[in-house]
Amino acid sequence: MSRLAPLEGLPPDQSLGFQVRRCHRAFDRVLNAHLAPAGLSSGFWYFLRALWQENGATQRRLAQLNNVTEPTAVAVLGAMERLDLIRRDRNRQDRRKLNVFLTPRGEALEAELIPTAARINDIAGEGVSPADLATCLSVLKRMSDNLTREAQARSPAP
Amino acid sequence: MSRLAPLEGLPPDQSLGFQVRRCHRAFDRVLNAHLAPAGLSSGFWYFLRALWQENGATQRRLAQLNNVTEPTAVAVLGAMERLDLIRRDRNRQDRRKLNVFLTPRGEALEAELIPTAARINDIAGEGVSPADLATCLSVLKRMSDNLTREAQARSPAP
DNA sequence: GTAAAATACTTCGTAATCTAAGTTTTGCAA
DNA sequence: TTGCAAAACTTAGATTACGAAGTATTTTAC
Repeated sequence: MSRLAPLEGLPPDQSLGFQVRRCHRAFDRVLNAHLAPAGLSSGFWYFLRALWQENGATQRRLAQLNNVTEPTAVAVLGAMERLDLIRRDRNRQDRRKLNVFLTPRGEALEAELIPTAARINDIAGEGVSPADLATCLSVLKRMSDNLTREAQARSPAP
Repeated sequence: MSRLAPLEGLPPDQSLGFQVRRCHRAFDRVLNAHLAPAGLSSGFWYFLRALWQENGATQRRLAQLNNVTEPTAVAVLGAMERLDLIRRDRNRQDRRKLNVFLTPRGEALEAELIPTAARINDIAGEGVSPADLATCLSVLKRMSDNLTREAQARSPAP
């Protein structure tokens, strides 16, 4: 009898990790391509959206909404401030905090960019039934939660 | 009558792009956490897997299997060569090409890492029915294809 | 048989991300 | 009240990714 090589049990086509990564890269490329004409990059998008929801949020809060770490938030928000999309105000009550506010320029982008994002989601979902899209969305959320729990279990808070 | 703010039509929780990105970050974090003890990082994983499938493939071929561009492949394969996981041989028939081969060290990792990757996929899929996982997988593939087609339409080959 | 085009890889500059370690400010407890 | 721990942000350095432009080699067209 033949022994199967290890990889035969995990073809990339059927690996969730592989397909999620591939899909993420595809989304990111298209998003960048749509934003580039406006002089923006995909990194800004996620923070802008968070600010359209919660203008004045702290950097830490924005990082959480965005599923990135704080150094990432510092880097991206710094670039956004230099481009006059946001400003950062030291909080009077708690001087450790920085509240982040949209500038008029940052606010104005909402009307322009939301339709772009909706369009990209539409392109992605072409030819897929609403029921299957809903299933995919809920499985993605569940997987994110499962993996986040695992990551926390491996590096427990002190 | 009240006008809805633009964002209300696109809550992050229901945005495919947002959830795919969130899930990708979660996978990547857990994969890195599992590989770090062996002195490896997630970037190596994808190229190792491609080489377990097609040892001796060219750099371009590996980039395609991996859904990354060639400069990315150059950077990661350079790091892998310095760590003695692969070697790169100039092709005799066509001297533009470099064939990439696993070293014994690179080969040996297969038996160790495939179970790790399978385990991570298992953790991700906990509590999700096989049918829903299959649906998610097929929707992800379809979305990747849709978006890739869109990206190519926007930057057509000359 | 040479000139132009295509192919395969590399270099360069930049973006977005991470971990680890550092600073400042606040809050709590002895 | 003083001192120590936690919180919020920053810095430093590495990784993974991109596009644009460069080099070497091969193929195609005339």
